[in-house]
Amino acid sequence: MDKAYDPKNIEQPVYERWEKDGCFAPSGEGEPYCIMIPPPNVTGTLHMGHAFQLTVMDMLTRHARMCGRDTLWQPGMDHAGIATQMVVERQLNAEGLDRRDLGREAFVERVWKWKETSGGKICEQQRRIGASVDWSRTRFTMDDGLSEAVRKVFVDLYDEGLIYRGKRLVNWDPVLLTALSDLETLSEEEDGQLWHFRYPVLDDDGNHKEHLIVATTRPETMLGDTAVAVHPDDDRFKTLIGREIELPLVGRRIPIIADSYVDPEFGSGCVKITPAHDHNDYEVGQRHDLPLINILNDDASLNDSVPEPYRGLTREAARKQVVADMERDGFLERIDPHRLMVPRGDRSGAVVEPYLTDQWYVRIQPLADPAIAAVKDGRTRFVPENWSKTYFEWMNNIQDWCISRQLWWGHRIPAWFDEAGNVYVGYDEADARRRHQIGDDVALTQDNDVLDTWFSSALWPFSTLDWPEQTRELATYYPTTVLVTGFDIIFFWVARMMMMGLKFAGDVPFAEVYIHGLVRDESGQKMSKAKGNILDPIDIIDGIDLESLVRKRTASMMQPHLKDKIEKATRKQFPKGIPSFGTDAMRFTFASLATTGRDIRFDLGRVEGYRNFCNKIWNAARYVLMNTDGAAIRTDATPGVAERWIRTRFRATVEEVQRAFEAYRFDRAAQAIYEFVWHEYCDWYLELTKPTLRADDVGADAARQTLLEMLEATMRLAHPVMPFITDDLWRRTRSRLGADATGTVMDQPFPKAADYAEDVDAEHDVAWLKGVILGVRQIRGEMNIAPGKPLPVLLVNATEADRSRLHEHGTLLKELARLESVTLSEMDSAPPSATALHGVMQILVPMAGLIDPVAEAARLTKQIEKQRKELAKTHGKLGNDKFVSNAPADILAKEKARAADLESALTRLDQRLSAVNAML
RNA sequence: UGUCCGGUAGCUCAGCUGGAAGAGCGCCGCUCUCACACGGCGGAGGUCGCUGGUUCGAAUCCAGCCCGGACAACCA
Repeated sequence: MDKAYDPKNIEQPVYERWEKDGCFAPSGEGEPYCIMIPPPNVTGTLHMGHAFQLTVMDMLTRHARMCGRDTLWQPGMDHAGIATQMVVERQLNAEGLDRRDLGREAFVERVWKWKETSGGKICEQQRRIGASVDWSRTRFTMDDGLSEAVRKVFVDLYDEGLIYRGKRLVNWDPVLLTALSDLETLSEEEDGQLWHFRYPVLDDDGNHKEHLIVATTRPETMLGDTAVAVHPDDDRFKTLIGREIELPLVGRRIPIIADSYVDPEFGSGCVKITPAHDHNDYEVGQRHDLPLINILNDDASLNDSVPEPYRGLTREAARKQVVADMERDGFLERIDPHRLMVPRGDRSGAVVEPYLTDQWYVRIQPLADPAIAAVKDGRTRFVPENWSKTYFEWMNNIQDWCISRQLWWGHRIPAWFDEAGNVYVGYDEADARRRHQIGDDVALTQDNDVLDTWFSSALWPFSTLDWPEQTRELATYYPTTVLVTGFDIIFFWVARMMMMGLKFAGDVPFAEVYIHGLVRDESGQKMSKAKGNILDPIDIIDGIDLESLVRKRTASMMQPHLKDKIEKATRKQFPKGIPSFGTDAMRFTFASLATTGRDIRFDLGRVEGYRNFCNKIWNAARYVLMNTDGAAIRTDATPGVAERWIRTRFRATVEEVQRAFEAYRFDRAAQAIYEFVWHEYCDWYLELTKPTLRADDVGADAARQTLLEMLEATMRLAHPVMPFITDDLWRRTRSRLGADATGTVMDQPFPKAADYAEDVDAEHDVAWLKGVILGVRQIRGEMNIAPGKPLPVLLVNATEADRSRLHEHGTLLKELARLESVTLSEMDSAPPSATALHGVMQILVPMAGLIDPVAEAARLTKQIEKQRKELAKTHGKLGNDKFVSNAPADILAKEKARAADLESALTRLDQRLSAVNAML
């Protein structure tokens, strides 16, 4: 065995063996347990968020599997319509091509090719992270089966009237030339201006002496104004209601209307109404039956419904021109600086236009109601629970879902048009003809649009289980056990799976939803390519040199000017690159960071700490294996106090870890494992076995047996978190126990607390040992006595229990505390000494040239101070009549005992101090 | 503006069904001792955001406020 832990040597071979041996497939026995992977986009490679999420799912999956559940972790990927199309389009652009050059069919073929490479990379990454998914069931949202499910859902919803086609204002991305759903636009506050225009009011005789002031953030839209609105109760404008305005630059006559949407307090109290280019104005337009004048082309340039001089201008150019012309004609009142929310497409970053087009919609309310009810009555439970509020908040205000996208990559909408523009929906063209009795003589063309990616994602929990086919898998694993996902897609995905699952699979898609936070960098920044702070999980596992890291972070930047800054920051933060930490260390870090908070800051320092933890385990195993080499293991040897102690500690640890898993508290599970392995098994138990093994008597057999047993069980306990190192060490240990070691720890049973006896006596005995040893160490440490120097120790004022424990465990005590001798003594006969207290017993280390009395006096004084403060607090409580009369008896007794302990300790410390002082 | 989350040691975070302030990392000493220097031993470091209230007792419960964040919505 290597002296140091090196993950490179163990991780990949272990995974290959698992996969080859088919360890990831469901056992087919036991209570079903199923997790659907949130299918990653095939756009590129996995980031830290994916790695975190995969770790969480894998921990749950491995734990469930070891607990005997029939466990399926369903893998797959998402075609990610817009995102993937953009990636491939960018590749084409780099070759000087445009997707239109290729044509739809060739382009889609090219995307499929990209999907193969990208998808392959993603699977490879998932393997490196240790994901125990059932690869044989891998699905892709555009597989034949899943596409069939999509068509069936579309047709069924259409037949029920829950899908309709409508002309409405949509969020239009003028760069990608497609409609977006509300969720796909992100609004951010930006600096802009508020232009105040004078609109002339027409007299009865057609003149205009009066005018109104309207304010707008989008001057160019005035070319599409069809009214000006005021508040009905606004006395300033009451007389103007019903009169007309002559729209400058256009000459159109538009009415002044009254609508309570107008806020009289804001701006001038008059609002220009452009129903075709603003969502609020659209509503006003509907109420007042105003005409809709669309003034834009697809790419947001101005179309022919505006006066000639503006035609063909981009919206930005048109804005400048309109403002200039208004000023020229004396219609510009003033321009104020103004901060406003600007909606941008989440993929393109382009300012989104409210744009009047024909799109397909899902009527959502009838689907939302059951989905709300399911969470309300607990059929689906959010963890942490408060996320259900976020869910309700959105579901209660949900709008119809625009599902058509003007893209080439995705599920083409199963609808056909005849030449008159009538629409026919069906599974395919033949089906559409059959359903609507359309003869072959009528030409039909399929709708060019594809469906929103999230339409197919919404079916994922049952479409991957072969729905609409009623398979055994569907019956067994649906509803799934838990969904693990980020809060950022509760609306995009969770809510829609709920709606579709209830509608089509007849039940909720999952019993629980575990919502985790976002992985941020060490300073709390969101990780993004533009910020240059992304970390590739593989680089944490394998390590990466500085130059490669810089190259990786600055390659194919969308904004090249950030390159220098990113390079500098990277060189500063990782002067030596990133060392190899291994998967287990990374996973342990994720586990320990998985608290209930909203986002998690990823700190490489912690990965290093947990890599060290792996090394600790490795070396503990080395110790165990070295000491059990060739030894016959006797299972009947009588265990010593240390053996009984470590088993009872293990029992408590198993309880804690099990509880933590059940509550999705991976941080607690990780902490319990860390604490047990390092601070109990290694720090104390291993040390306690050393004298026993040296003595090589009967006790040594029990020690060897227990060392192995505990190591073996600990590997099972830690396996869900650290699958690789535990598998490797488990097999080495298992063979020592004389059992079959050809298997893997992953199909072994998870430890059960009940298998390990609770042993209060052992706990007390070892607590005594630790207490005395710690006392000696403290004197050693603070008096700067070499750790290896054997010390004589006197025990004064020992109780019966102290004496019997000394008799029983004196050898262990001497060895671990490195004592030359331990002697019971009376205070009177004790030489000048340094002192530590353990209960009422005093531990004395004679000074005799070793210890400086001045230093010891200072040390004692400090301790006395500390204890005095504590005692004052306790006396305060006990002196309070209300406390004494109201506090429960056990608390009161505890407080009294505490006061007594402190008092006696102080007395002793004072005695020692005066003894030391007498020497000065 | 609303909803939600957070404010505990230098940093990252546990603890929050109320009864003596915790971990990891970092820091300061000592130490390469026969599993491990990716180690061992010892130590320093906190008016638990602020103000009130409930209580014998509050980091923990309640109210208000301040600060930070996320998400919704929005006034042209």
